[in-house]
Amino acid sequence: MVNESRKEREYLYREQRILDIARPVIVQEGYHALNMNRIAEQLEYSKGTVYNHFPCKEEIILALAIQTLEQRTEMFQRAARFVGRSRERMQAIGLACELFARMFPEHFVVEQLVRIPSIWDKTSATRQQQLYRGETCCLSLVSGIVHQAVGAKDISLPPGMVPEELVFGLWSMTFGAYSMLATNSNLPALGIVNGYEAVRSHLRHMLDGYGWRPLDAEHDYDEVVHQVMTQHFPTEAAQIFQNA
Amino acid sequence: MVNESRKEREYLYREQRILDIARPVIVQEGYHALNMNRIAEQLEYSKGTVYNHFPCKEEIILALAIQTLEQRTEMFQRAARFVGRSRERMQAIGLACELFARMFPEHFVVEQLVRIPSIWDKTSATRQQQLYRGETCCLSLVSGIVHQAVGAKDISLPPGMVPEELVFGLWSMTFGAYSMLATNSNLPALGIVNGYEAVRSHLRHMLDGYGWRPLDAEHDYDEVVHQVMTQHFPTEAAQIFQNA
Amino acid sequence: MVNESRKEREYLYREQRILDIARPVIVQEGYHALNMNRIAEQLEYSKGTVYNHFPCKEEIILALAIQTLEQRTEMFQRAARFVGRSRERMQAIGLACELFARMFPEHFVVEQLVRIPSIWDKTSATRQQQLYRGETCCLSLVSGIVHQAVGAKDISLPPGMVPEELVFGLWSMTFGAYSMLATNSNLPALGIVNGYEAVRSHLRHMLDGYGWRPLDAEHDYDEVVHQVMTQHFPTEAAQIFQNA
Amino acid sequence: MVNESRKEREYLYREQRILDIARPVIVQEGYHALNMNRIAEQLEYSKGTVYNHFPCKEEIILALAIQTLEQRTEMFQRAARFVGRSRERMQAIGLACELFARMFPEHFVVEQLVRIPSIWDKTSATRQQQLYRGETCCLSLVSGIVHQAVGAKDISLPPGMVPEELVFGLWSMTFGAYSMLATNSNLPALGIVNGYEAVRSHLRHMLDGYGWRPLDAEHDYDEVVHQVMTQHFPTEAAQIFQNA
DNA sequence: CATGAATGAGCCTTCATTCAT
DNA sequence: TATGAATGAAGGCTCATTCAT
Repeated sequence: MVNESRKEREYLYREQRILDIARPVIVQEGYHALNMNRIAEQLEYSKGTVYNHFPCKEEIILALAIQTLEQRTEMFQRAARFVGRSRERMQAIGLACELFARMFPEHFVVEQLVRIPSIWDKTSATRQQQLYRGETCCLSLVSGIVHQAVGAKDISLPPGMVPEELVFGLWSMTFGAYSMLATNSNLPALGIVNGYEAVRSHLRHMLDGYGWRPLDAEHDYDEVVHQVMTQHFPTEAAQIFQNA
Repeated sequence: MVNESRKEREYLYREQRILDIARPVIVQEGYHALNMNRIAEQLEYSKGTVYNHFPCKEEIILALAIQTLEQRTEMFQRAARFVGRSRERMQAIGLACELFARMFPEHFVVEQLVRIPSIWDKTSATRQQQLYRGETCCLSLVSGIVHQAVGAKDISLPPGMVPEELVFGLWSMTFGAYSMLATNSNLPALGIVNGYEAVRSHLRHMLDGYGWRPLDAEHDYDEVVHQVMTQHFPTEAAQIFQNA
Repeated sequence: MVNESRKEREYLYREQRILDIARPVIVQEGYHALNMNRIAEQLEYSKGTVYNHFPCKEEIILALAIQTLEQRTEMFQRAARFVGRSRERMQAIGLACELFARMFPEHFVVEQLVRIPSIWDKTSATRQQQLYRGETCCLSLVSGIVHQAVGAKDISLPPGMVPEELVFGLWSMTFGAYSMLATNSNLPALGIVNGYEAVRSHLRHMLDGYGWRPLDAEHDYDEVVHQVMTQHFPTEAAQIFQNA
Repeated sequence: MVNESRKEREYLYREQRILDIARPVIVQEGYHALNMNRIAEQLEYSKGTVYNHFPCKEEIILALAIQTLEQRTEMFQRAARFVGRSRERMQAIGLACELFARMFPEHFVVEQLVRIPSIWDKTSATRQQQLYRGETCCLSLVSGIVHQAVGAKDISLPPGMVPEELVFGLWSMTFGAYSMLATNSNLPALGIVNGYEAVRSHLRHMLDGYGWRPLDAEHDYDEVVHQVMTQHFPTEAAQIFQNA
């Protein structure tokens, strides 16, 4: 019995390791540099063993997407527990998002890969649904805060815009910025020296632009950051900012 | 002599066609669905002929990136010729950007591909520099408007932020949004029904958030749109909105 | 002791089931669709257990061949017990052969597989001899009836032909016909609608051609069929012709 | 132009060689001993070149089946040109069939392989139809002679039997016998020393059994054999019986 | 005995690139 | 310059067999 569970633990651990091996390859060298041989070698197991975990290469990609999405959702959930006004809770989400992007920079590449029909079509329906559920869940979490803000009259959306579309804006900004920060090594040369800080500023001003109360100037932004960091993401913050 | 130039024209035309063939494959089926055989077949020339134009597959990718970047720059230049206040000129750029994204949705995928070391390293220094120049040029064009705005006191950037970082924000938003709109077919299911309109709104509110004068409410936004569309991008607008 | 024998019974039963699982796969999907994993899964035991029964995949094939051959021999023996003239006893064998072919259509494919050197060479000498013995036994049984017929002057073989060669003729006809009936789905389209009946007719006319007394017209063929069916193969006949 | 045709000739010659390489492997070592690596090696060309001729392994099998079927049809056509009574013409077909079986012993194995769904399903519709056409053509040729015989009152088929079913009988006998003669090395040990002669005898007696005029005893069988051999199949007969 | 994870040789197939014509 | 057959490295995947538990 004990052995059973040990084996199972080892199995899950190895599954995790496969994903951890795939991750950096994808960000740094691209999808087509990822191959089963290489994974097996780095895993120090045979190819057959890798195939015992994932029936094909594409499932690894999808598993990666699901895993980071779940991680993201979990971090968003933690952030959403911040007690405060809607704008402050959204700010907490933004921080969670930045932490997430720094921890899983490959997520943005993987998210696009997974949409490619030739990849998507080879994956199992089970995992596909897991991804869809994750996406819906993550989006709902954030749009829920917008709904709350609208309900509390903290914000009034422009006519014709639904909360999901506001979330789409935040998502686009972070997706675009963090994608580029993860893959475009030319940014500093172009004058973008502090990308992450810039994103934070852009998000704040964008929400200000929408008149989301309390405006940036109306509350203690730094205090919220500090609270979220220390109370909701102590380990993550330590991990990311250890050198800063 | 006449034949010479006819041949040259044909040569350039064929080069263009190679890129036009590669384009949709990359957006719709991904990089690894793009192969020389397929290009040659669609081109109705032999593989050898394709190799006379591009020494390797990677150069095609880079050429694609350069070409769309140049197209983008050209469109931005045209937009920048809009006579008006800094905010209005920026608005013109935003419109140019949307038109560009609708015309070349693959650009955002190609931009990421080109950064992958295994691809980048196989390309020629000449073309690499062409890309860098293009990027710098395009960015300068946009940041130039921000500089103008700062000079004209239409905007005052937050302390520590350089104009390039503001541009980075606009770029991130559009890059992220248009990437997703081009590849993520699940967006409507998530409630994002009018992505392009949402992006326009987000950009306006973000600039409002930064206090860029004249604010959205202080000038006739629609009038600017109309002028830019009809005077600077008549053919593009017609092409894109023919069905709307 | 009781447990011992129960275990042994279970063991033999499982061995039987392995063969029963392999059978339809080979006829319907071919040898290379048969793999140990699949067998183990359908058996609902582990691969290791299958290997406890058969040391390699090839032995399963050989065991299948032996088993159906033994079944065939047993059915031929039963048919040979028919009391009557030599021609009638041969007719009984023919019926047994048809029943056998309908019950074990895979036999004809397996018989060919087993001859393939790369398969044959991996099997044990013990089982190889079992097959040889079975073949000899089965053939002797049939050629014995020919010998009887020759002795009783019911038939006189053409000069130079030995009884075994006459049997070879019957065997070829049935092997060829039943092989095709089992695997060639195109026969109806070619106009062969009642293959089994045709085979019966061909065999009768062939024996008539050899002048085997009593000729088809000289005895009550249908009566012999009826007797053999009801007295020697009641269960088999019921099983095969249940729907007819 | 001359070069073109030389290339083309070489190409066709190589295609032929691929089939000639595959042939003996399949009879002697079975389908699963046939692999693209091996073919390429024996061909002394690269694997890629083999794939330029056949898009997959299965197409090689089907091409083999088609080729031998066409060869068979061609030989049957030649035999059918024999001028004489229906029975004599059928006898000519029988001889053609024996010559064919001796020249292409693998045909009978390939014919069965091709029916396996996992193989059939991977082949192109074009080649599939070629096979069907070949089959129909070959069968029609033979059943045509039966029709002629019926028309000329040389034979009267048993009630309920169509000419195609009589052909099925001849086909079964030859298919079964020649399959076994090609693959079963144990036949001599079982007393079958002259298989081919036995088949000839069986066919003659079977047709006699059906009362096909002129009966075996009513005409000079050997004379017909001699004529067909020397006039219709001089090279084939020489090739096959060179050692006899 | 039963298990089933692990192995790894081996197979089919793809495709960027070369080069003789 | 255009061609496209030829190449062969590389990659995805299968599966018979082993063996520690």
